[in-house]
Amino acid sequence: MRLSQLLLPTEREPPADAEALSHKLMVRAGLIRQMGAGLWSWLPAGWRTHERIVAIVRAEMERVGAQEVLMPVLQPADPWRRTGRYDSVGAELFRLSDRRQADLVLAMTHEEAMTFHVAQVVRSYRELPFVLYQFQTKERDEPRPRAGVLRTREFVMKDAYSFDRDREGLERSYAAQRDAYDAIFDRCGLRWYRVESDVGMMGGFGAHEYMAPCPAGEDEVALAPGYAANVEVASAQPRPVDLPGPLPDGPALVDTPGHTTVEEVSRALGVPPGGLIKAYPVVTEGRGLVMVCLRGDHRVNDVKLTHALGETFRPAHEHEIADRLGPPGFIGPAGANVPVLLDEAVGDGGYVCGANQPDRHLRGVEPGRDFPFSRGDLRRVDAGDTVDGHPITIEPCIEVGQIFKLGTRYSDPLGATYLDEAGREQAIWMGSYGIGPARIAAAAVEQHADEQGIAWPRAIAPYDVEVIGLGRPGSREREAAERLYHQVRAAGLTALLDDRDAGPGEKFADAELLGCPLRLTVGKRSLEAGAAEAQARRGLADLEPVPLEGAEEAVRARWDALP
RNA sequence: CGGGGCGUAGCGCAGCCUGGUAGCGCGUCUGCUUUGGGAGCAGAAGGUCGUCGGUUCGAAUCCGGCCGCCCCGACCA
Repeated sequence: MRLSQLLLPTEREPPADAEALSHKLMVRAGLIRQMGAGLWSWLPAGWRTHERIVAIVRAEMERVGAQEVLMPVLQPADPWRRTGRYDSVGAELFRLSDRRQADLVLAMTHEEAMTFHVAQVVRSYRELPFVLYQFQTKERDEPRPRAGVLRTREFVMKDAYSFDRDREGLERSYAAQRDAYDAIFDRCGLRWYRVESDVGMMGGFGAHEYMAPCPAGEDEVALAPGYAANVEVASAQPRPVDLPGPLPDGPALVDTPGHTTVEEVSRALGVPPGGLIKAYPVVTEGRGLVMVCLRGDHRVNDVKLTHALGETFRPAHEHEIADRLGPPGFIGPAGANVPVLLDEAVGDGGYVCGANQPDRHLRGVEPGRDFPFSRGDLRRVDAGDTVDGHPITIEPCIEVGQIFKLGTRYSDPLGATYLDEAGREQAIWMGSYGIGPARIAAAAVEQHADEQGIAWPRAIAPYDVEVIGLGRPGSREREAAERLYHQVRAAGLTALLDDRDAGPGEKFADAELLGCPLRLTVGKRSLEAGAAEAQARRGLADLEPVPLEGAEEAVRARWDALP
């Protein structure tokens, strides 16, 4: 492609409202443009990157035998009603009606559509297993789109669905997809982690997320050697805390006038925050008021607490606390007439907790002796906690893919069944597997950029090589660059020729912004040496020059040696 | 949903407080010069000041409604 012909609107300055690096650079480099909140258009160079990612994903799907299909985004509401998601998903699902007032939805994912068809088509165990996949637009009315294409209301997703006769089959399909996903993210040149994750609204009984670490990430991942988990579900050994023993004669009242926070009580009594038990009263539909208790230096993890309770919860209102327990700020488990759910990190010893009376706490409180409780893993892990003796770190990450073991969550309500050898009707076991190519592109930019611009991984750059001809149009340098451009393509690489009538500074700056992995420059200097200068975009490292005679082999060699 | 901010030329911004000819830089167009790090000179085009209403002799500027966009949090397959 000739740059003079390419619609590549580069900008010297980032959009005023851009915050994330990938947002700034992808707009500046002319890859994407915004049309509305969370609504983005891909311009030619950006779309090339998107489609290169798609090609990698497609190749790995085909390799594991998945079959490509395409299903509508606009769908009847009925299957969504049957799975219960029409009501459970909430405002994130776009709902609309047609001219006959029939209810429709814009699909945010395609479990309903895929299962609907499989339920109609599959009759026998002989037809199983198989995997279907598509690249299709998803529509989600996100409460807060942000950061360019990192979180949008409309985006293309590769979504795959496996259909097996039983749990063992699902495990095999899941493992195959997991291996394919590992290969995809490696091939795309990302740094990534596969982490344990929550199943969220998808239902099912097991899931992993693929996380690409970068500063603009919205998720947090807890990492230790051999361990990686979304902070939502991560568990680790807490940092130990020095505790006095429990008081032998039972808890003792201490005055703590006006001290309602962990920090104030800790300072006033000379006890480390971890020596306190902090109470977090919540209300659930099933069991009413529950007092959730953690070590004073720990925080509640809402996802883990929801799992421990087995139902959703809300924080108790102040008046509920005052009516049932005591003055907010001074409540505690000892003597409280509500069930106590105690975090596992609260070990043996004598703790300080609220006394359920104004301006008083209790010292020397021992769980079990001084209050009954049930246990749960409720806390959010902190950096410095340990897994197998290794301290964890917490890194922000972009979620670039997620795989779920769905089981029969969708096949049951939609009637996706088969007849087994004995003629018995059985539910099909499903898995679902999603990847966002746009997020892969944004994550790659986040991970591989510098002051100058983007430094694409080799596999997903808009073009492999950018050829720059210096000098005036019609000069010998330009003619040599033109010949080199053809040789690069003859070498099997994609190439962009900067044939614009522009100064060298502008050409170099734009090349560095766009970030093609290899740059070849023909100027007066290099022409005299019969060669083109070669530079790797990563680190702007100078490489062996490429001789203009028989350039193909040398270009290929430089390319293969790139990181 | 709570909090904060912003809408003036393609991009980045000033002007608003204190009402009176709509500006700057970059970019764009034409011509000449220049061609190894975002060039120089000369000329030119380009704006319903988000929108609707109010106040006023007069509104980008003051007041009100609405719309849009961004950030933080909540939320989120």
